[in-house]
Amino acid sequence: MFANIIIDITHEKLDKIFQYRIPSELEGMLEVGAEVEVPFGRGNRLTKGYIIGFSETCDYDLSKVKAINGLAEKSVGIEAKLVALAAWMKEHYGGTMIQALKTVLPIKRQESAKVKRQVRLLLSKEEAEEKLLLYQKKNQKARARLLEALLRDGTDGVLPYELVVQKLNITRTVVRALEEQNVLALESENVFRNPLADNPGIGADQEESESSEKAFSYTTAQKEAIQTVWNGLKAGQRTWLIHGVTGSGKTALYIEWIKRTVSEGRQAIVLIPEIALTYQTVMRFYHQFGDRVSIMNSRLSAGERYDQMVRAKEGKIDVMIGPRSALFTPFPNLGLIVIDEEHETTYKSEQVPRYHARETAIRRAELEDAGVILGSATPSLEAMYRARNGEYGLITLTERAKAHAKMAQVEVVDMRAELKEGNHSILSHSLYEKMEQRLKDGEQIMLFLNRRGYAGFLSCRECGHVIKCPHCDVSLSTHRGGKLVCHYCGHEEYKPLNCPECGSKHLGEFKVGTQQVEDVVQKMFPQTRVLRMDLDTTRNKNGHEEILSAFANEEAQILIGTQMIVKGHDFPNVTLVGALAADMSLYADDYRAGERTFQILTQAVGRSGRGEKAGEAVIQTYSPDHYAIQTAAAQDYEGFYEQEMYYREMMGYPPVEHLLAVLLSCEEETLLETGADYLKNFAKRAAGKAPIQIIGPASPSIGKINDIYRKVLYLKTEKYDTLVKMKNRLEQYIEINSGYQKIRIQFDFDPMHL
DNA sequence: AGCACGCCGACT
DNA sequence: GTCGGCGTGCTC
Repeated sequence: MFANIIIDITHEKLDKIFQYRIPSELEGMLEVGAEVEVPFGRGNRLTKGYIIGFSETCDYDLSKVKAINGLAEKSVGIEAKLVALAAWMKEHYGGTMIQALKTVLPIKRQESAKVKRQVRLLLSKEEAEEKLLLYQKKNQKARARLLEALLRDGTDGVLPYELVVQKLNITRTVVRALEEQNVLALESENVFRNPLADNPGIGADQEESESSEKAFSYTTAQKEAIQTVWNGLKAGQRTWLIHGVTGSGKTALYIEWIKRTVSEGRQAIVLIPEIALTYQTVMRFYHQFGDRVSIMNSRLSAGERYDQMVRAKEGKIDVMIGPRSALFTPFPNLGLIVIDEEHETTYKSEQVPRYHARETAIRRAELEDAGVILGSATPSLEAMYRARNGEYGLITLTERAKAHAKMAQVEVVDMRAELKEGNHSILSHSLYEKMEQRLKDGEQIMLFLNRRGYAGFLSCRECGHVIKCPHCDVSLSTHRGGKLVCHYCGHEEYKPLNCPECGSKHLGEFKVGTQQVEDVVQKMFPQTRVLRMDLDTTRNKNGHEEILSAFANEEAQILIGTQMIVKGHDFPNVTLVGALAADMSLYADDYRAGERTFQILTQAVGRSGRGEKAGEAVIQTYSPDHYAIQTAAAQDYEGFYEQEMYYREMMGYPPVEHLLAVLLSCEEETLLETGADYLKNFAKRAAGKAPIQIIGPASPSIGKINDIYRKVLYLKTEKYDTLVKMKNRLEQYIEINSGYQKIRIQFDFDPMHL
């Protein structure tokens, strides 16, 4: 038996697996994640490493393989748990152990070292000059060069390490030698910055928010929820889903549970979808936990992020707030993981391992005996399905915490009827009239253009019919050359000239951008100030905040934008929300299209009437009868869930069954095609009598990227475990077969989009 | 990263 | 010849 051991992944050259013999006295005592001591390098110095797996055979020259020295003293550290988590992720999401470890362990990247490390001269000027002369006399060129530079160019005798190594051509050996002579010191600047405390905006609104938090008292429903969940966690119900309408005060509940967790001496992680858009939420945590809370966000440099991880490990913080990657914060005694807006797609990683934060959080919680709380106003089908199966505890909050806030009145406008009446505009009559009225009353309006999942489907402008695949119940995508293609099964057909439903010639791709909407609105209401928020206008770093705060300050009456305007941020004076092209996301070639449409429309509608005044919303659509639109208009999650689950059951899509996408990519098209076919045949054989459906190979939505061709196979079955086993068998097959050396293969469980 | 190895110039 | 500084390359 041999153990695969990782020594240190923080340096590229050690970033690989080393194999060691397991001595007989340790046999049976080792497990994945265990920290061991091994002889390493020419001097066989004892080094610590982690076991990431075992193998019967050794891929390395047997005579050079050494034996493990022994178990490290305290091998119950947080790293061991994270390594075990990485092993689980590799098993369940595919990829290599190294890839899994890199996503899980806090890695000191070169950047962080560069920024922080510096060389400091420890001698006085006179002493240094004396030493310099001595070095010159002894012809110790490197030392002289370094000392001279420190005297001449250093600020107070300090130079960045990076500059010393690169520009002065000094090696570590030299620096170390001078360090031993007490001429200089190599120091890493240990100034940990709290990104929150550095924010200048914080002082201003602290007082106000604090008092509002104090004035806050829980409703009966909230008090009940707090107790039920807390008792449940204690009794061993590890995972809870909190389904609470917008404004039901979920954040206040999270804070309460975290307070209790912290008071028991344990720490908590809060995952949020996008930090920039939930600034208000972050501030509430800051006011509650002060310096003991820290945020991770994508704008922090790698070094700053590493510092946050170190601080967490040393027990200097209790709460970490951040995106998906914050899930791996190395807290010594993790007690609770909160995932806010649990349904968001950003919780699924786009890189290998393609892990989902929800499942991975639950696994981590199992390893550390912690709790998991999932919160959403529109829970994902997966989460609700499991809650109803009794796998998760479920709390439903139906009332808003602030008494005066009421749900908006929603009108669904049939754009086909508008067209028949001769209105070719982007805005319906009804929406136009309502806008006119709201502007007169000095209230604010948001126009939301639904562009999510826009993949170029073909629809009839007259009857709203969308061209779909005859086998898959998803829309066909338009490809260059006039073909319509199904990305699920590979079905192809030519673009019809007339609508197969009503015979109309007005068949077209729906294309509207925020720019066009802005032009139209500005023309209709020339006196009104209009703001637009999309990728173009937010390109500079504070684009988001600038536009949102301008709108909050009522510098403009109308805000036009894509999905980014409907998340987070409360605007009390907004009393009208218009959702344009609401069904745009409905016909994306994706089984989650209905779910996304419902979620985004519910959110959009929820933006209206957040303050004292009652709100309204208008949903413009070519498919007014679709259940996702109907139920979103009625703010009826239950109704949506029932119908969507019916569809998923019919089609055998997740969460009812499980789907594994195997994405193959290769520069040579023919090789890719044969490779995909062979893999499919192997999968068929491997499946044997097991009820596994194998679909494809099909072209994914993007068939070629940078001249690399892509194909995808889907495996579908009810039992998740069988799918994991299949993935392992495919991985083995690929590894053994030399034909797959040029083909890159990725696995994706229950993919977010196809 | 850390360590041994080996090259090279300097000096008893 | 030998000693110490300094760069190079390897680590199961």
